[in-house]
Amino acid sequence: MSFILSILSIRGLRAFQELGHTVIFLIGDFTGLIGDPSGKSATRPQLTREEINANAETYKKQIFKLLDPDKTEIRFNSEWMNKLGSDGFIRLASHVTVKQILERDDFAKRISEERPVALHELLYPLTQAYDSVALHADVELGGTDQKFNLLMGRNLQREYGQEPQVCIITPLLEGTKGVEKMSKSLGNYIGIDESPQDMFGKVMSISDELMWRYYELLTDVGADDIKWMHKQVEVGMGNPRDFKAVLAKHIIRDFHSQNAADAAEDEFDRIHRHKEMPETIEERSVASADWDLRQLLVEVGLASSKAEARRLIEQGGVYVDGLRCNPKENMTLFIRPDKVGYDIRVGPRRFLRVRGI
RNA sequence: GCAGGGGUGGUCGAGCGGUUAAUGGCACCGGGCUGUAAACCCGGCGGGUUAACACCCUACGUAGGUUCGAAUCCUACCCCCUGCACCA
Repeated sequence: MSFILSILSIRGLRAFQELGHTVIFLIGDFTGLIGDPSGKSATRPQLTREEINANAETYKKQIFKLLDPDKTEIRFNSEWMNKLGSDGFIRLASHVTVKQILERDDFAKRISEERPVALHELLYPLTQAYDSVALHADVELGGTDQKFNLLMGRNLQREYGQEPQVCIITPLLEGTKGVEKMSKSLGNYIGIDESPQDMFGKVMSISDELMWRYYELLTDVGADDIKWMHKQVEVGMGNPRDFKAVLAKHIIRDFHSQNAADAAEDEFDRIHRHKEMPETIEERSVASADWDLRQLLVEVGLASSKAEARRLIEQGGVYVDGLRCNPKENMTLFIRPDKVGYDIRVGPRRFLRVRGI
């Protein structure tokens, strides 16, 4: 997980670190083990210890692009949840009333709509709240979708005689499509571990309107500067495209480097402004033979079936060595080991160089 | 266990004996216009054979059945949802 969605919180954590604080990055392995109740599709598979550890490694790799490892502590909530035991858990549950839990809007809503709410879903906020107790948290950061859980943490801390934590609630970042919140399952996210090229492309494809929000939430650009740029675009003095490119570079610089950001922009311009092939192109070896183009597209994974390959070609979305393939012509590519390779492009942004072996 | 409702393509959701590979929305893909924006326009969106007209398979929870013909009717089974009961 750990998509750009959570980078708002991570950026928040970083701000604390810059002020000299140590932060705890909590991995909800226990809660993950039970399965996230929201969006009740199939029951989530139970993760093994190894899988959890592997995930943790991924998390680390990602968050440390922004956070200072020396000022970060990584904890797992199974650490205290497992110790609790069922009696402890029930005792924990006694600190909260049903009414309090039903305060949560989505529960209330589902009940009033007579849709099912499983018992464990009601317990979920409780387990999360207990994390705050176990950690004696001073401050907790989370998105607005976590608001209820964060506040529950305060209640529970009070019950346990602790000073209630401060909750810093970050807005949800809209996904690249603009409407839904960003999440992997909705397929509209930008991954922290993505390549500079992909990041650049994805940022460039967000809507103009959304760009200001990204500026606000994902960069250190000041509010006044953002307002100024906004104004420029409004009065027609600036091309929104250019501001968006700057935005993309800001973001890439954070996760990669200035050089990577510049390179990503060059690459982008090459492909989309000048319609050239990318600097580096993925290669794929296939048997030397006289290939039917459709068959080849399937073979190298550019199309999932010959029928789809045929459609792509018919619609003019396939280019070989820069030339659009005409469906009426012979579709044979002569793949030979000695040739440099065919550069195949499908749609605006999928490239592949095919070589014979 | 009882009663009611339901299982259709990536998804939502029509169809309820024949012109249905299955209306429509969404998502997605390709093209056009651009700034890989928005909006808009065009096309596509199960698989295979074919240069192509065309043809052939496989699909509406599963298995059978009735029909010249079934996603549509019948039977059994499985699964999901809601309520009730049982259990505490």
